[in-house]
Amino acid sequence: MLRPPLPQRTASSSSGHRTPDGLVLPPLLAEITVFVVPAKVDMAQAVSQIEALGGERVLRPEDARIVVTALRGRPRLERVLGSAVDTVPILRAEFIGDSYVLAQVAGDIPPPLPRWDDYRVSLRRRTASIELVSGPTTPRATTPTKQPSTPTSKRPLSPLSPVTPSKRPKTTSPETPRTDGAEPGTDATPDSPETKPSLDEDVAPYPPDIRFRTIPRMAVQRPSPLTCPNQDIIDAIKPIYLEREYDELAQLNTNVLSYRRSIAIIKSVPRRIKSGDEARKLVDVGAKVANRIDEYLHTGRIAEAEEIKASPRFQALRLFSSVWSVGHSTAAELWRAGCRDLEDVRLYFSRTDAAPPLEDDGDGWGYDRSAAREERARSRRRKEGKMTREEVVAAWLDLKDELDTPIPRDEVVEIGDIVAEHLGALAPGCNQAVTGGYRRGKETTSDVDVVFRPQKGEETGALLGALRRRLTRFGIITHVLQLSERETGTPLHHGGANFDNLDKAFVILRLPGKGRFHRRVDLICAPPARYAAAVLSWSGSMMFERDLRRWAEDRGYKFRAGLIEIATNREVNLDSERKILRFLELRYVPPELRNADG
DNA sequence: CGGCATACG
DNA sequence: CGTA
DNA sequence: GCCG
Repeated sequence: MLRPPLPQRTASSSSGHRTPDGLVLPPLLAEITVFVVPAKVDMAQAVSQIEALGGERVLRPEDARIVVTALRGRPRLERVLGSAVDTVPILRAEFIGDSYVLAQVAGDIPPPLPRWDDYRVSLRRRTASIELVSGPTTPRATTPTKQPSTPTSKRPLSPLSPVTPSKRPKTTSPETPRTDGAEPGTDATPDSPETKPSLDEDVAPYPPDIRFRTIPRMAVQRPSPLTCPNQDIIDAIKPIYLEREYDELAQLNTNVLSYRRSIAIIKSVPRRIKSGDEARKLVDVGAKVANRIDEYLHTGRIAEAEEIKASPRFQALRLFSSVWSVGHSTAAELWRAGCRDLEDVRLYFSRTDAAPPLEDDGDGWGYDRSAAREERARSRRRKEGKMTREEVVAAWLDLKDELDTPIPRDEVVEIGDIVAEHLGALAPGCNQAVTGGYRRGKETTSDVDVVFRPQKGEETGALLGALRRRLTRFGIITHVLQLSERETGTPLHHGGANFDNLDKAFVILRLPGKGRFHRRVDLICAPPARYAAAVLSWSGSMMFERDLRRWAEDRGYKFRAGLIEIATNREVNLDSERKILRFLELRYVPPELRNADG
């Protein structure tokens, strides 16, 4: 690229651009490449406003996200734009002026960019009317009108067809009553394998008298509600395997997995478990776990677990591994190295993991500027997902109180909305879904997962990159912890071996305005054809995902970012979760019933 | 006694 | 080994 | 640790 990054006038903040009047404007056009059609009418003002709003002018229309023009009429525009006339949105020049006015009155919170659709130059032929973003178009306008957050109780959390909201999932004909396979063993249905319910019925919570032996092995086959009647038992057992994860042999000691599976199936049990013996009827609950359950039911506690919880080592390990980039192994090593609190940990990494040397930029004799250069390099790493572990740990510890504060659902929605807003500013017509624990119905979460897709034609890596840089320019993204953006220029979905994965950015962000906390957010950009699979992948829970993959494997498919038939190495792309599950001969499991983790 | 999800930085 |  |  010839063009250097936009000048940073302000030393402290990267957001905002100072005008001659001394105003600091929000970069409403950040990451929006604009081709300005030359015209007799002077476009100088638009050009300077684009600059002032952080936009970037490009010289070729096909490199632009938008074209702005004073011209009208297809023939003239076609002469200037060539084939881009049909591929790049063409907006009246007022779009720039109005954006500029909007930016002037900006207060604490930057206003959303005006909608492209209000400025389209009509070309008579096939005015490419582009669909709306799935999120609200004017997010913070007033009260959210009818957001996915509102508990409409029917299908509150389904993000997959935002453009056609009322896509009836054809309720099976009324004469098919609800035989969920959850029917208790009336004599007509002895628990033979033939109790298989119709694939047309969604998975629903079990009736309280379900027989334990009939609860199926895989989490994808059964309901796992958020809360269950045996949560106290689960919590009592948990420390046992949590501690074992720090064992050096944890990789081999897959008994941790075994505990997790036991607990996962207990999550499906709709009534109080009465004894270890009873629990043993559940597949994946064996003698050991049954003993633990008995101990708990008889004494109200599990002695070994209580010891673990009381142990300083366990507490420290948990604390250490709550820091991003510190896992079980590292936590154990930190303990061995003598660390006992987080200050020790910070110091440990500042000794161990020094920042990389600055590459010489040829500026030679700038010895007195080395501190400033180092700071710039540090800032660049923070924006580009190249932070050293020392930096990650230090940043995390600085923000730990905020990052540890649970995120309520309303705020998750606000974060989803701001992503939608900026995605809408870059590429109206994208689909987006907030997945993760939020989608499974949790009241609070520890992070926010947002999955989105470009419209056909745009590279996922390019879109994610633009979104990430835009949110950074607005000062919303403060840290990029890790990044995987696909190279631009690789053709979409080249089947089989070249099964490229999703583009992801793991970031820390803070919403604009006062009193906001830093939050962990995962941004995931999926190729259009694999959007549904990506939503499925990113909705969890962990055990649900693992069992989905086991189940698929049993049927000759790999489930990665999409489905691949093992025999032929062919990709199977389906456009909804429902279809994917159906294709795998599974009933649809509503997200709120995928909470299979303890 | 082998297998336990999978991919990427 | 870390992240999801 | 538990299943097949």
